[in-house]
Amino acid sequence: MANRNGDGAAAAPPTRRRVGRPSAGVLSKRLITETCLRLIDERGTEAASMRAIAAELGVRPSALYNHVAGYNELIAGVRELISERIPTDAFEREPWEAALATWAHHYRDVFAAHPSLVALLAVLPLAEESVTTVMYEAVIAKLVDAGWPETHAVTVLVALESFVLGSALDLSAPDDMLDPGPRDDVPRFSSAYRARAKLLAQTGTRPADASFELGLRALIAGFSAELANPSTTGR
Amino acid sequence: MANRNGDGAAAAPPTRRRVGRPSAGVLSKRLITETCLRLIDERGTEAASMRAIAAELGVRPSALYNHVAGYNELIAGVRELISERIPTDAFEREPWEAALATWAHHYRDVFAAHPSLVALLAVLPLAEESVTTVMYEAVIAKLVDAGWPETHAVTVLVALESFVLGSALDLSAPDDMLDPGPRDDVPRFSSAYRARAKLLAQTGTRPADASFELGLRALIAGFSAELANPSTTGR
DNA sequence: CAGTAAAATGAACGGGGTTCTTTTAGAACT
DNA sequence: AGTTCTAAAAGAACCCCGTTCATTTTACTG
Repeated sequence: MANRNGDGAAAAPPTRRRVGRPSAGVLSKRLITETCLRLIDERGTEAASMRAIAAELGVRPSALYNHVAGYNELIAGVRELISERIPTDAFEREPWEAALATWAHHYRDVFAAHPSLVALLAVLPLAEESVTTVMYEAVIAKLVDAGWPETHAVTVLVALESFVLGSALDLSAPDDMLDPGPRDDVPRFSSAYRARAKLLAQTGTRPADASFELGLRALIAGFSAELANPSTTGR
Repeated sequence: MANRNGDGAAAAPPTRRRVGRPSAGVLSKRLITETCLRLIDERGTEAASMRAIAAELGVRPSALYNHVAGYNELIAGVRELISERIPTDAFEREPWEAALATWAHHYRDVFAAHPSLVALLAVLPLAEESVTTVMYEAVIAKLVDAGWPETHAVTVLVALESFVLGSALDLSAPDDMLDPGPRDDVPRFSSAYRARAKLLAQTGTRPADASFELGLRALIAGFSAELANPSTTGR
């Protein structure tokens, strides 16, 4: 699915192509974007440079610019590619709290499948005409129908998305990122760190997963309380 | 405060230095790190390259490597620099929910002061002996004393931190990142987006701030409920 | 005073994104 | 059919980056 050109000539054909326009179409925006995502998955972000993508496609770097405006646009394309895989049909079946949770899970799972991509995407602005916006449409419609004021729905969405992205970022960090190691100056933290590590090892849960589950549950419970009683505390 | 060398000769001295060790100390790890942070703040992440920092200090790039192991270590130093500015004294005075909220605010404010730095930091693993770990110590001690099981305290911490970092990331994006513009295919989202923009314009609030406040309130309310009744829903 | 370590310069390496020119192939129009 | 225009490739070059290495000068130390 990743490599969709018929003859499978994508991986460095032995004979160098002559200069000039080739008889058969060699590149396309779609092919370039998919190759980029594949390289990111297989070898990490740093291996998905313009030059590397070109080499993978048996082409010179400058040829890519006939189909893609530049690296940023390419990454934006990759975002579109994976955004399409976030299902939103839960909003048509479940109550808003459950649907929001389901959506957040899918959202994060998609990013979790490409951990090294998160940092790249987090920084780039959304492209116009983005499918992401279509995804938002489903979320907002459900929230407003559930009673959220129109003025607040997008705020809820962004807050949840911030948590999802932050959690996804957490995924791209090594599992032992927080490990204090042997230090005497942080005894409570060391103890708690080890206690958690032990518990998670027993249940076979990844640390990042545990935090995501807990945070998501808390966040949505909090949203629910907020909707029921809007003027809880003015900050 | 950013530029602390006495004579102020940091900014490109007119005369080029001779080769060989200079009589008076020119560089230090501290000076390099502070210059890096200043350049990031003044001109953005991309303007804080090794070469740019060297130029700013009137020095050749290779000279930096006598004081800093490399770019990653430099950025880690910058993290230490700004992490020191996150106060944790709230944990000694306020109840855990309020202290957590205060801490999260400070945490995010510090990052908000250096938006373009967030993406850089989010990706790097924590250095050993980090002051960040000392900060965690205060958080964990408070949570455990408040009744959180030792096995769950770090999970709570990471969940909250994910939200803070995600929100900080949101800050480095343009305010109108989500603006759908004139499209007919996402009417509910467009309408809600405009309703929110209007409300925020009236109160003079930044979009990212509104989402952070709402999310933080919800998250901590959810934590509180979770602590009071741990077995709410097993996912 | 000799010897060593530290801290700068200067040159170079390999990689990155991007642009510009040249060459060829196909499409469209007369 | 011949001409013209355009798309899509190669190839060369430009300027950025982090980093390493040899060299030179100075400071420190026994």
